[in-house]
Amino acid sequence: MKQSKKGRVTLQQVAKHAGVSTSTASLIVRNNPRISEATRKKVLKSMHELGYVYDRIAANLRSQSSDTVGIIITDISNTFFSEFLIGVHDALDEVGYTVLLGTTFDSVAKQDHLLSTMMEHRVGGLILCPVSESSQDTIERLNEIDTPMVLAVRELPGVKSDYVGIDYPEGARIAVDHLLGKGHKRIALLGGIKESSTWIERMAGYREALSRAGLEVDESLVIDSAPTREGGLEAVLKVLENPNPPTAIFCFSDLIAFGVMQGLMMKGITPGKDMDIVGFDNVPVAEIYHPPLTTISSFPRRIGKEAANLLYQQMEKIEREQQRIILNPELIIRESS
Amino acid sequence: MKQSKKGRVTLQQVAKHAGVSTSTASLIVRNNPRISEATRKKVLKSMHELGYVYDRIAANLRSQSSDTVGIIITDISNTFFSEFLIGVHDALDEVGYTVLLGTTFDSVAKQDHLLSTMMEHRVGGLILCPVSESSQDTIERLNEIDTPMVLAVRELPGVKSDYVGIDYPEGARIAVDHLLGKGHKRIALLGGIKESSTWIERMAGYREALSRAGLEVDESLVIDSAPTREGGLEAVLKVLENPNPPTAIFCFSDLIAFGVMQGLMMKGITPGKDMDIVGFDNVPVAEIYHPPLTTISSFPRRIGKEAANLLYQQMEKIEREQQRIILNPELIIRESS
DNA sequence: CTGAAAGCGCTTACAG
DNA sequence: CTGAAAGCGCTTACAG
Repeated sequence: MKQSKKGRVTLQQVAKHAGVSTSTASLIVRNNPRISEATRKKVLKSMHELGYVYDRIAANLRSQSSDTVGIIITDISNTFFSEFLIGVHDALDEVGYTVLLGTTFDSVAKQDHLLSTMMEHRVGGLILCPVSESSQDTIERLNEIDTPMVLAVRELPGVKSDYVGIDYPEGARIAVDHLLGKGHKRIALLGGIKESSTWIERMAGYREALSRAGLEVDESLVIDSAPTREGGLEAVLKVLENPNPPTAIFCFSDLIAFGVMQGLMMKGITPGKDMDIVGFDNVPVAEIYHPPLTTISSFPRRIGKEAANLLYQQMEKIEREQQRIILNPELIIRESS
Repeated sequence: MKQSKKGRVTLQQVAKHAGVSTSTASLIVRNNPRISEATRKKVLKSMHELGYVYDRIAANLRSQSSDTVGIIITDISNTFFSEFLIGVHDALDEVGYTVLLGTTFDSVAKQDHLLSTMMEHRVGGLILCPVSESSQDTIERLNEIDTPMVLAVRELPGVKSDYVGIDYPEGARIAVDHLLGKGHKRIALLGGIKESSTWIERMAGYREALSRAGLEVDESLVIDSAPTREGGLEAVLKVLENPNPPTAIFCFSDLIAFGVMQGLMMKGITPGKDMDIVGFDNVPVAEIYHPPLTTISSFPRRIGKEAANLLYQQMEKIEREQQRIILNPELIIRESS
């Protein structure tokens, strides 16, 4: 697990070679302006000749600082998180931080381990997208960490820290409002696991949008399923057996929506024409699907950017209250409704 | 750009608290077995009480070693790379390395900068997916780096290092063979930028498969385009104007294939029935598209895994020849042909 | 099995 | 503007 390095050229050697003191050389690598142009050039030349590479690790150790930030996400293969990562990177690159990345695959054990690793690596800050069932232990532990930290995507009750997330109920609300606006009265909610917080929040928005329109939830139009395309397919087949079937469908996710549309086509029903569909997530394919899917975007890239900004403020000790940023999702209208 | 940390508990303090010497404490954190169970427990208890966090940075500095590896990719949002990353992570997590991640967005300048950053951070090893037009400078520089390194996905002429990549011509060959096997004689090659190495390699495979079958390339069936869905749409529309149109289409990528299929449907031609289609990449959507797309998979996850393994061998100084692993792509048959 | 001392490559005061 | 010395938090020989 270790790899040793052979003789690295040190700042001292550079200083000696250039005929200056180590302190002078140190000031030069740190771009301190109070060094004469002449000596600076001389030293730079020596560095080049000797093939000197600055040792940030040693520098950080001595100066008790860090220029790395740790990012812990649950799944890289999920488009949402890769977009999130891009947002974080964009913001962080600008200010010169280096990213230490960890993936938990939604395992508490991995998350605990990564937390330790990051702390042991003296990260200057941490952005954590918690696993779905973080333990009470983890929560206590997070509160003990005195490194700047921001939670993203999933909030952890009891953890005192900045948070950036999305208003899922609002997303569901605007999706259903859109369908309501098209004159639909029987709108199904298809797919997703009823126990998950994400489902519960969508359900809340769905219920609220209907109730505002003076409509009641018809439980026979709410069918849960695995959060997959197959799940969507099964759910739509089931709802179509309803003696009084829906005229529009709000899907738990885009993936579900793809399955739903497949099921509709199998039954000779054309999505976007015979049946209005809204998805959730705005995965990149939603746009190129056939038909292009109307859906809710939660702007993962922006979440990443905001999280990075909050972290940056903490790391630079910019004084402010603890923040909680909840982004509003947006409806992206395409051809499926 | 820096963040200072307040009083960290040190090993020395732990040792003092536990009433042992620092060396003993050091041996304990490194799980050295020649410490008595009794003192180990005592020290562990002190560590817990004081809230000690091991400082890997300091340890690495002193022992002249590193437990981090740098990974430089060109684009996180590209599924290929996120899958690649998963492969790398999987292999590396097992052996306890921590990942430093950088994204170049295909910019030489960013790549150069990241290379510096990683070296300055004393990474123990480096996996590099080079940008498409690395300069001669970069190549020389890479040859000067004495840190373990493996190149992945794109080979760099003149760089002496392990390499893991894919046999693109072979991928094109099996795609075209598949179509040939279904009795097609007029097979189009649609989409992609003619100047790119990826296109040239696909073209080579296409040409070879046809020539083996005793067929010549009909240039009017080879239409390039932007590597997007729109590009595929334009290309197929163009090829359909051919007085002697193709009966099957090999697409530069899955994205192109989606555009092609869209174009076909616009013309009332059903992909998989009236026209056989093969894509390239096997992006996750290929499977759930309508119709599910027959395509070529290049197993990005496996490439990542192999790259990590090669790097690991170098880092552990396992003696062997320089390696060049070229993975064979595979045909994934679904409904589009 | 344990202890005292030196050193990894930097930066930090502090004198000059 | 430059130099000599101490120290960041560890590990590494080397004695005991």
